[in-house]
Amino acid sequence: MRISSKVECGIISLVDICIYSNNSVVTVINISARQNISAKYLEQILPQLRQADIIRSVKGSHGGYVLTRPAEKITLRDVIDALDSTVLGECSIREDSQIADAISECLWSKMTAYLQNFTDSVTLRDIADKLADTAADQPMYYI
Amino acid sequence: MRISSKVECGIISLVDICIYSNNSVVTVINISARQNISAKYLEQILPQLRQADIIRSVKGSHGGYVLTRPAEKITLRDVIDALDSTVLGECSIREDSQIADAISECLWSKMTAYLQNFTDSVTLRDIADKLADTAADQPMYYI
DNA sequence: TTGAATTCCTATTGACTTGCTATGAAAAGA
DNA sequence: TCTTTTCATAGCAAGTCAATAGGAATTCAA
Repeated sequence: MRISSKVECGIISLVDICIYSNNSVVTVINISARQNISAKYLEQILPQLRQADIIRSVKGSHGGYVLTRPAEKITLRDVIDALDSTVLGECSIREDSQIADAISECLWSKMTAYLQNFTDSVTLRDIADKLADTAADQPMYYI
Repeated sequence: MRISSKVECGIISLVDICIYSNNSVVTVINISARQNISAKYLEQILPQLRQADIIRSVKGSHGGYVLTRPAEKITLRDVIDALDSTVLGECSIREDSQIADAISECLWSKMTAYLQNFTDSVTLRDIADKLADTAADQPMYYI
């Protein structure tokens, strides 16, 4: 039970775009170089974030990506929903006993709601701000 | 991001043992028949629960399993820890950028703690009680 | 109009995980 | 000694995941 690397790379990319887009777009190649993530892998992740309307793309030369809205309006849940098809809670393949049913109803559904409450509350802004704090000791980040 | 079927089968088995052990042990074969889970699969899960000191086994003829302690002292987290090696939070394979580090510190660790708070709070008793409620309409469960 | 830079799309691969089965040993009561 | 049970380990087929590959489409610029 863990967060996929796809989701993690997605969040890293979004934070990177958030930090480095100064009135312009950010390219896959730049994200790749800064974050040590394969460009080809990013080329698979970023279009999904675009389809979920989290980022907007500009094609062609001098193209790239920008956020579609302020970072405080992008939640962790938005990213997980965009990149991870397997939702927690829809785990009950096993519908063949009373106990399984009861567990599915009273446990997994509650756990899902509980987790979503968390992922709804965390925004990209929170993560970027936290990063700015920790980067205080390790300078030259915002340059 | 989902609960594994192994964990789900583990919980089902524990609830089954909780309900059907009347001063005696419950066998794999009985659980298998009642819950529609392959006996061989259970033979893989139950020993793990025993190693985690959640159940106690009696070998040989007339053997089987019983809980080691009252159901209200067995938590969902106990079961997950016993059966699922991949803990949420230790997802950050990607330790090669400042952003990844920051996310690992401020996000996944917090999410793990948040989830553990939930899994610590749910006991086997809660699940069994809930089951008794829903079984009120569908009688003959405790017979 | 050509070329370079970039996103976009679809397939594919290799490794790992998962869910489950198989085989047989060990233990213990009858 | 025989039956019933747990215990241990190995194996396997299918699926998932992380990542790669190749090329098409789009846009800007010279």
